Amino acid sequence: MSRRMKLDLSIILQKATEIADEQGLDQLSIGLLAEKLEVRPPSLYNHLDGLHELKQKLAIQGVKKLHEYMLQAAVGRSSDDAIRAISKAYLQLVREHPGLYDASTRFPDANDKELQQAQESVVQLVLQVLDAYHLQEEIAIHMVRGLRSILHGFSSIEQIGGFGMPLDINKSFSILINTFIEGIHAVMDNEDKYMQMNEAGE
Amino acid sequence: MSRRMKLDLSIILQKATEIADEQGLDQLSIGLLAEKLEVRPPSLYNHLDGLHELKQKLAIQGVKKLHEYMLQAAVGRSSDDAIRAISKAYLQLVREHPGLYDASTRFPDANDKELQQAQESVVQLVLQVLDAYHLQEEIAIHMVRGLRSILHGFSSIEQIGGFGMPLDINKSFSILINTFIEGIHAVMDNEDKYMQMNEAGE
DNA sequence: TTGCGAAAACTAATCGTATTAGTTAAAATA
DNA sequence: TATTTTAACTAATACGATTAGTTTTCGCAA
Repeated sequence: MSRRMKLDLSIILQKATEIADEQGLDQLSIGLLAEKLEVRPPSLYNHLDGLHELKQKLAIQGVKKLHEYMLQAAVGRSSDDAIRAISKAYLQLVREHPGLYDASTRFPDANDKELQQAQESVVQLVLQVLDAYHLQEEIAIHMVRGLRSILHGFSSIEQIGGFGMPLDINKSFSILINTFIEGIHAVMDNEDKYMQMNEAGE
Repeated sequence: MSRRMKLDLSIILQKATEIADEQGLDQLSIGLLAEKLEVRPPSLYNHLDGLHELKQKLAIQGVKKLHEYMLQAAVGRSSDDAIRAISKAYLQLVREHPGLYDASTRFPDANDKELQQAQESVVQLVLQVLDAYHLQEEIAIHMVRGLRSILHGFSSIEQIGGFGMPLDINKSFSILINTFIEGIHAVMDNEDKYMQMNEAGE
C-alpha cells in the first residue's frame, strides 16, 4: 500500500473540524491533526500555510454553515415564527459544531474577504426576516445587532458551561427569544420615541 | 542597587492585567510579562504556578471587577433604571478591561471555588434588581440568563469588531436593552403563558 | 514501457515559549 | 554576626510551529 492516497485540503479541513468540535478549538494543533491524518506535521504545509490559515478557513466554514442552518430554518416562515426558527437554528449550529463556531468568533483575520461576505449574508438574512415588521431601516439594523448579541451571548455562555443553576436551558432560551420578540412589538408601536433616543437611552 | 526590590503577586497581576487589556489576552505570555517586570521568566514561578494559574487569577479579578461596576451602578436605582444602569456598567467594564473580561470568559478551570463565588455574586445582584418586577422565581432566573446573554453577546461582538456597519453602537445597545425591558413588561403581564411554554417556545 | 517533472511526502534542523532543576545572592531573623 | 529563608538567576528540557532540503511517488509524454 502506497503512502500516497489521501490528504487534500477538504480532508484536512474535515478532520480539523472534527477535532475542533470534539476537543475544542484550542486543542487543534498541527501535531494532533497530522497524527489523526497519519502524516508527519510538515506534510500539512503542502496544503496550507499554517495553523492560522487553517483556523481562518474553519472560521469561514463556520459562518457559512451558520447561514445554511438559518436559511433552512427561515424558509416558509415569517415574523415571530421566523425569528424563533432562525434563533433555534443558530443555537443548534453552535451545539453541533462548537469548535467551528468558536473559530468563527475568534478569527485571526477579520479583514478576510470571504469571511466578511459570509457574515454579511447572515446579516442580510436576518434583515429579510425583520422586514415583516416594517421597521425603519435604521431601527431594523439595530435589531439585527440585538438579535445577534442575544444569540451569540446565549450560545457562548452555554458552551463554556456558564449557566450554573439547574434550570432548563432550552426554556431559558425560548423565554429570551420571546421576550425579545415582545420587545420588538413594543418598539414597533413607539418607533419615534426610540429614534430620538439619546445615548443615555432615556 | 539591589536586584531585590519589587515583585509580589499583586504587582505581577497588575502588570499582567495591563498587558491583557492593552495587547489582548493572547499576547500575555510569561516571557513578555517577565520582560515588562525586568525579570527573567523563571523568576515568576516563585510567585505563581504558571501561565494557566495566572489567567485563572485574571479571570477571577475580572468577574470581581464586573461585580463592583454593576454594584456601583445599581445603588439608588430600581427596576427599568437599574437594568439600564447595570447594563451600561457591564459594557463599560468590558470596554475598559477587555483583557480581564476576556479572561473571565475563557478561564482554564471552571470549577474554581473563588471564581464560582464571584460569578454567583453577579447573578445575585441581577436577581435583586429584578425583584422589583415581582416575577415568579423561576422566570426571574430565566431573565437573569437572558440579560447576561445580551450583555455578554453585545460586549464580545463589539470587542472583536463584529459590528460592521457604520451605525452608532451605543444606540444599538440602548435599543437592545430597552427592547428587552419592554419584553420583560410584556412577559410580566402574561407570566402564566410563559410558565407553561414548551421547549418549542410556542 | 520507460523516464521526466511536478506534487507531496519525508527527515532534520530552527525557533519561540513554557517549564523544571539546580545554584546563588539577598533579606529577614535569631 | 550567623543562619535560614526567599526569590532571584543560569542552564537545560520539552513541545509546538515552522522552514530547509531531500526523497519518493504519481501522472504523463516520448
